[in-house]
Amino acid sequence: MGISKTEHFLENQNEIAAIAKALGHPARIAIMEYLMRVDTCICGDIVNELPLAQPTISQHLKELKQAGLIKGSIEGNAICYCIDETCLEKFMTYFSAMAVQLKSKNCC
Amino acid sequence: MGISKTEHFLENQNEIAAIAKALGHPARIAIMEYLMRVDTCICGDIVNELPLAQPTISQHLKELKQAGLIKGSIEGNAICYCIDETCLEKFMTYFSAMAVQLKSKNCC
DNA sequence: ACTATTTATCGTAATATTGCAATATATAAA
DNA sequence: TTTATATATTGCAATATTACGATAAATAGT
Repeated sequence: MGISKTEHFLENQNEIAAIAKALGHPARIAIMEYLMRVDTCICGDIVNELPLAQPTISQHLKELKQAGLIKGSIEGNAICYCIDETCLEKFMTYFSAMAVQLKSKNCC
Repeated sequence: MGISKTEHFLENQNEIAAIAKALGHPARIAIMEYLMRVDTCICGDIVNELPLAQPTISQHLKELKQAGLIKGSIEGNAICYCIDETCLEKFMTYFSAMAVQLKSKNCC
């Protein structure tokens, strides 16, 4: 019915899925990569970097922010976005642990 | 317009996003965790584990398979699904590298 | 106060996702 | 060959996502 039955899954599963979902779009991956690349996180020129309209970028930023992957702070009349290390690390650690556990198995 | 403008992004960005997208649903995270937990990967009882109908599970498995995260082999009249290490490792490595690079930055 | 700049929000069209009942397919067992 | 079991596919309804033009809001500079 188009609704994810989130209530049937563990909180942790929902959390990881939400982060993965936020990362599940090339524009948002490109935004993350851009935020990595630039030294200062003074942004808005993301719009100039990516082939998408300003409202679309704004929407993607909103989704990344909601997932906890980035945080934004007001810097004059611009907004400074940057990656939230804690969230990224949590995400990475989850799959890193999964990959390690997988080593001790041998099937297929 | 509902279409991701994948042609405007780098191949690697599209690839990582596709894997993240496949992982962007709690049911699919739950399936991955289940495949981790069970020793043998003889599956189908995933349907018994998760609160979703058989066609729904089948669809989720299809998406994970298309993303390259799992592979299935016929085992009698059942099908044996298991995690594709290579894909998971690739995904994990991408974000691990991002997290490491992030350490050398300090903003916000 | 006025204007420019930057970012967010609203509204909307096109498309995708989620979930499942019904049904098909394919192998195993009898 | 018939029947049971396991999985996939089809079709469809409900909802979500993606993208963007138009417009709002908020701050900076004049």
